[in-house]
Amino acid sequence: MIITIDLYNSTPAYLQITDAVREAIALGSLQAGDKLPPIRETAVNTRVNRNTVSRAYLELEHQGLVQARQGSGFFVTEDGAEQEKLSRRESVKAKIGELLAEASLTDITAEELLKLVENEANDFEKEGKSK
Amino acid sequence: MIITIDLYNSTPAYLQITDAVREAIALGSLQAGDKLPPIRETAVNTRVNRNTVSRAYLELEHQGLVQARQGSGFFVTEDGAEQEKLSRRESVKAKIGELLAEASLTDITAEELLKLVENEANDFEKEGKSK
DNA sequence: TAATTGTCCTAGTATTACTAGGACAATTAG
DNA sequence: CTAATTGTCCTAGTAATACTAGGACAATTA
Repeated sequence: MIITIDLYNSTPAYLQITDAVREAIALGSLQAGDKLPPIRETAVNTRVNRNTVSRAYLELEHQGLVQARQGSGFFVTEDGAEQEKLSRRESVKAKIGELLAEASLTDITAEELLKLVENEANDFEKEGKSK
Repeated sequence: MIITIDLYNSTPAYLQITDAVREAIALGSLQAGDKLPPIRETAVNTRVNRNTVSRAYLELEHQGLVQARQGSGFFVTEDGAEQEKLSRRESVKAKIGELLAEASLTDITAEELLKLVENEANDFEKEGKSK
């Protein structure tokens, strides 16, 4: 696995790195016990400082997705995929909350909102996932 | 109308101010032609510098919600409420996009997502809107 | 004319997200 | 055992953002 980031994206580098790893775990390309690319290697590939990568990995460790082993590397934990799903489910719920808060200040009705979600979901099936 | 902000909220002061005004316009407590509280007054109430308020108001002007009149004040534009709804509809769509992107990386199915939205919407009717 | 209000400008501060790199410690490969 | 790999800790500096602070001025209103 090679982690890359978009230097022209305003999202902080360390978040792009955590997102890339989280996605890889979610999609199964990184599985329990798998080793992440070493900090220094990712630093070279992403062209950021090794401390930035270090902080990204540390973040993932705090979230329970990976675990550091001195002198050996970072490894996906046994329940890493599960943890990832759980925390992503949480953020889905949070996003629904935000969405409803935003929608409540418009004249969009509950039914209309569901239709909008359905429509966008269809578009997403066609375009988004095929990429 | 008195604009207040939460100093312990990490959201930038200028955004809290624009949000407060946008919400007031959305809810109808500020209507077309109504005058916003003067920059200096809002600065005192929110305990931020007048330049910060100035930038918040300028932001709202760029969005077409309000208009400045030298020596007189900021006034809600004729189509301010409409503009507000339009831009909020846009951000609802954007949030739906984010939501689907997040959901696509979980094992949540389209049907399940709709149910989640429905459930949260019900909770929202009971708690959220009554506040 | 005086007060109110928006506008413009310069200078300084705190926080965040880094860059940069030395020094060291644990582990692994040869 | 040694050397290479890899994570850890630390200090110092930088760029951007979101401010604080306040003087000076211009347009409008009472």
